[in-house]
This record gives sequence, C-alpha cells and structure tokens, in this order.
Amino acid sequence: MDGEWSDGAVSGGEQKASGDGVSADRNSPGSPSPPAVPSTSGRRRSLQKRVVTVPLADLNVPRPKGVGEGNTPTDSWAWRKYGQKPIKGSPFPRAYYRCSSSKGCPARKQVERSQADPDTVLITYSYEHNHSSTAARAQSRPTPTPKPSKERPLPSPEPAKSDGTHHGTANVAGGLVTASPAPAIEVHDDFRWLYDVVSVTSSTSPSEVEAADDMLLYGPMFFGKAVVEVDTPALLPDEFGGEAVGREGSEEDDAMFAGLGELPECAIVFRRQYARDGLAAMAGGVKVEQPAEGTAMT
DNA sequence: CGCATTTGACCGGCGC
DNA sequence: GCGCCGGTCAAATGCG
Repeated sequence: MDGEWSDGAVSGGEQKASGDGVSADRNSPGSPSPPAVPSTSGRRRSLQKRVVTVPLADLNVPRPKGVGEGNTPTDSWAWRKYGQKPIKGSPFPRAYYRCSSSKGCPARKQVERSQADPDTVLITYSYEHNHSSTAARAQSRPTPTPKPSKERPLPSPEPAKSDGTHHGTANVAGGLVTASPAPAIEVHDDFRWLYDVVSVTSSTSPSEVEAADDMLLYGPMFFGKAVVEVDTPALLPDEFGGEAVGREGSEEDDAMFAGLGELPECAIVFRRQYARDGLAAMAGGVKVEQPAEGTAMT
C-alpha cells in the first residue's frame, strides 16, 4: 500500500461507497443552517467534495505558534469543530468542521486519518465559502491560537517518516520540493509562506476547471506536500475501498486523535495552470514548481 | 463574558 | 421493512 497510496486514501473517504457523502441537509426540526447545498434532488452524494491528502509528517512539523495549531487552518479560514465520530472500518475517527469565518458560510470540512496510511490525514472539503478568505479573517477573529491544549506531537508509532510513505505521487519524491522540507510553513501573514508543490489528482471528471475555481474558494492555503483529490461524488472507484479496509485497529487511538488534533488544512486544490499564474500572483511572486506530470499544461 | 471544543443523542439515507 | 452508518445539532464544560 505504498504505491499510489493516494488511491487507497480516497477510499477512506467513502466507507461503504454509498450512505456516505455528506448529508446535504438534515432538515432536522431546528436546524436553521441548511447548507447552501443545491437540492438537486440528488441525495447526499450529490455533494461536491475535494479530498485532500496531507502527510501527517507535514502537520507534525514544528510550526510557529499561532499558525496551524490544533485546527487553526493555515488557510485563511477559521474552522470550528462541530462533531466527531468514529467511522466504521476506520481505526480513526472523523472530525467535522464548519467554517466559522462567516455565519452563512456553508463550507465544511471533514478530517480523518487515512486508514491506509496512518501517516496521512484526509481532509474532505465540502461546499464552498461564501466569502473571501481575506474578508473571513478580517471580519472575524484571526483565531491565532484556538486550542493548543490538545496540541499533540503525535505519539504515533511513526514519528516522521515523511519520506517513504506518501510520495506516491511524485510531488515530494519527484523532487519538486524547492522549499525546506518541514519548516516550510513560515506563515507570517497570509500567503507569505507556502509551499512547495501539490499534486493534483484530478479524477476522470472534468472538475479540473472546478478545481481551479475551488482553489479560489479554498484559496490561499498552505501548499505543503499534499495530494489533492478532486473527486465528484459517485465517481469514486470502489477499488479503493477494498484494500483500504483491513488495516483497522492497527493504530492506537492516541495516534488517531493526534492526527485529528492537528488538522492541517495545509492543502489546497489548484490547477497546474492556475498554479503557474494565479498562484504566483496571489503568492506575491512565489515560485511554484510543478510535478513532471503536472507540466502537462503545455 | 465570549468563543471554541467535546460528548451524546437524534434523524436521515442507503443497503440488504 | 429493518438495520446500520454517517452526519448534524444541542448542551455542557473549559479556556482565553
């Protein structure tokens, strides 16, 4: 399971490849917050999700205080945890976050450790932000250090072997990483830090454009060594689920909590083209190396 | 005092 | 039709 582990990772997102997805809206008696989900008569799976795979090692790196702590996103949005549940088939629980930057922001995020690779965290983004990242932080509290109390150095069995685990895509292994390996997160302002490279594994769906668009929405986030999976509901291959299951119970609870506790959100979906122009633009001149395969933009 | 996080319970949807 | 799982909401507690 080390090969294109990114594949197996996705499986983690879809448990039984069915009742999963994200409940578009519960309409529960009293839930005044029906996400701006398009009631496309579609079930929950109609939801558009972006699965971001982030090597735990990246999250494990000693980041400066007030940055990606606990759940403070290295991105420009503030997330508030509203729930956590153990997922069947996964030794790790799944945490649910909502965008607290804006009250009406339907943006949601699910964070869970990859069962296939406990060293990796899967972040599933759902819905889009109703506001701009900048405005979000500006109008709402920057939330420098939310809850360092739960900050954990990650006592997982694997300290930081960020090398032989999630290099399946060639993002890191490819040597595209131009910046420092771990302390790449300088995070001084908003997009001062950033990145190395992100491998965008766009599924067979033409979501490429969307990916680019999403990037604007999910915006300026830390570009660590993360694998972004832009997938469209119902398009997820079942093959993933197969191998994904079977490792359950291989990790300690501590480990899983550790991962959840360090929600990175240091991943982002972006298109290579965009990565080239848009990124550089918004990054303020930051160069973004692209994976060999990503250079297909020609 | 306010905000965020955590835990439990309830509801909805999907699969069998 | 029943059972199971996932997801969300609500309430309480803790910390800043």
